[in-house]
Amino acid sequence: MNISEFAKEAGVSVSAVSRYFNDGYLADDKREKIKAALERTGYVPSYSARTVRSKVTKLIGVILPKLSSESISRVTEGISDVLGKEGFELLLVNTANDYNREISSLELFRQNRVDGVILLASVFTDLHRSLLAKMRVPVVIIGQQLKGYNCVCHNDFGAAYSMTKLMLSKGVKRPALICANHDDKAAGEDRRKGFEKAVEEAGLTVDPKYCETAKFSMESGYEKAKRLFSNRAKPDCIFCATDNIAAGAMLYCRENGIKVPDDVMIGGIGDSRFGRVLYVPLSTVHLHYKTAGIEGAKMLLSEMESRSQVHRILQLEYDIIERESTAKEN
Amino acid sequence: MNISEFAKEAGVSVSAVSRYFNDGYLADDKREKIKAALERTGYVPSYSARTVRSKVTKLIGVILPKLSSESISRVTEGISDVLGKEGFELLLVNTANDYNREISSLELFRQNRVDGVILLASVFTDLHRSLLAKMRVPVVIIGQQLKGYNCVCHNDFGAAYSMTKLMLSKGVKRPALICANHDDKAAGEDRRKGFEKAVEEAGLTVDPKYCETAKFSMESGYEKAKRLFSNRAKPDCIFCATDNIAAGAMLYCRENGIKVPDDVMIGGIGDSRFGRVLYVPLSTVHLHYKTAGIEGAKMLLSEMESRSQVHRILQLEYDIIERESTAKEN
DNA sequence: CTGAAAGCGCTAACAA
DNA sequence: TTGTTAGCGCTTTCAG
Repeated sequence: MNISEFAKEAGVSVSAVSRYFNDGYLADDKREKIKAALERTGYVPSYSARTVRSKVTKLIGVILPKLSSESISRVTEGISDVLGKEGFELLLVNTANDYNREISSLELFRQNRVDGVILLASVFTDLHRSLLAKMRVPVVIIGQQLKGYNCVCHNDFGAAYSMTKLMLSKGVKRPALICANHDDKAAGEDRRKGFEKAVEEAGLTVDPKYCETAKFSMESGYEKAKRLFSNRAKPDCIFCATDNIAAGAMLYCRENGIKVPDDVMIGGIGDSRFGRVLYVPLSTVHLHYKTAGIEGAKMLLSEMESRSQVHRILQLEYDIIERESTAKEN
Repeated sequence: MNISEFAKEAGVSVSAVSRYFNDGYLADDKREKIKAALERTGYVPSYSARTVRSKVTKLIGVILPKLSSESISRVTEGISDVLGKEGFELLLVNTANDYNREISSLELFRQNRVDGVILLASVFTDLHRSLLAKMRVPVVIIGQQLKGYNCVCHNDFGAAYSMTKLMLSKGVKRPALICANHDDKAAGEDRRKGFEKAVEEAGLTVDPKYCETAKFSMESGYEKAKRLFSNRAKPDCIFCATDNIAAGAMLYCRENGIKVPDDVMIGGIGDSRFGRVLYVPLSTVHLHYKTAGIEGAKMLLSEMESRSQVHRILQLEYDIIERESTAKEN
């Protein structure tokens, strides 16, 4: 059933029906008639036909590198909360860390399919930049900084610096690092730099043998911890770029009789829900993931309302959460 | 720029352009011309205009009760994998366990906005049923069984039964239960029944004082464990409906000097990633969440291809994963 | 406040 | 294979 059939059925004009669903310059009796006919017929206006004319999709494209990640899903939850309240739906693309899918979804979102885009990317290439430049709708980037775009990000450097410093302040002498791929500016490079700064300030140096690069998984953390402990002089402190990596490292320690924190301290980043109930409760840094989603969504909303040329960067701070894994005092 | 302006620019007819993007009854020289003009102008056809005519949205509506849940995001990942390969995008609605949002999103999906719907519900009411009956596109339900619909579900009863039986086989005498809300047929009722059956078979009975109902969170598990241990006779075995609940219960035990598994065994369901690295590694039951997503998506695809009147129920089996939290032998 | 009618940008049927 | 043209179902002028 289309609008004119329905209008006939309701005994009103087509425009009356259209007005019923939109602004509402409409007499009450017609409104009643339409409401009644709606119940009778179950008519629902076609979304896409509406969009062709009005250019409004009420859809926001969200591009994520992964779905089953605690941090990412918290961000998404924040986005969904804010946008849902404003009547927007999310068109979600899970790129599964596949570069091509990231590119193709940006292409997709150029087809007038969405009113705005939120991008949770890990890596930016020239192709990313050129596609982003071609976007016709507002874009907000969450979790990374990209010059010329609205961004909500975390203080990854500071978080890593503080966590490392916390451990060093307890007198450890051989700090080790399990970082993330440095193509990832935020979780990779910035966190590594934060670690290095703290180590340097403590008057120590880091042998490359004590630096490993892991994937974002427990398994990878486990493997890299194993490599670290294959050095002659064992590390007495490991800073891990994420809690998942830290959990893997801790598992390795447990299985090999290495005591945390007595033999080695372990610190992570992300404040995963499981940190508290780990084998040894994990010291970590809370990053405001959900808030990032909320703020990113708000930023997008305001950008869609009035497209300004001024780009804003919102950096969210962090909270150190100290638990037993770094508490040598006990 | 619209199709006719673009056609002019490219020096071909409108239909040539349309054919370029669709079937492809097209001479090579025109194809070249169009490709060149595409690079020059950056023209992208309008998605909604296409949809008005063709009725194909290439969009699947996915309704979830929550985003930041490990099990749900694994299901979603499976869905996204399969559907992404077939060129479908996901229109995601996070209902945040809000009944009204579940209803309104079903309404939303009636507006010819999607080609199919995947529903991860926890509870079904009459309103659900009546709305589902009105859907004009195929629907697949994941995680629950609903008569008259295509479903992919888990053997929740069996999983709970086996986990409980495993613990009882070690000689415990006072089993306790922390279950989920029984409005949730699968995770609530079925798992509770599985527990009860196993207890009964062991010749034991369960005092209501040893049965608590928790929310799907660690915090709630912690609280309910506290209540269980306020009984005079302490339980020596707790079956928890989910790993999150189990983790909370374990945290309570740790903080109160109750030894797992010596004083009390704890078993969960879900095979969360953190189970292995818990304070005491958690015995759990692996449910094939990702597979459920994959199979559900496939079911939907085949239903969209040829709408059959025969509804299918696919029940996925489970794997017991025994770890220290139930291993009294040591 | 209302209805008729002219599009929105595209696809598909049709005749060539 | 092609180009022309009539819609798809709706919104939005515009003249009442």
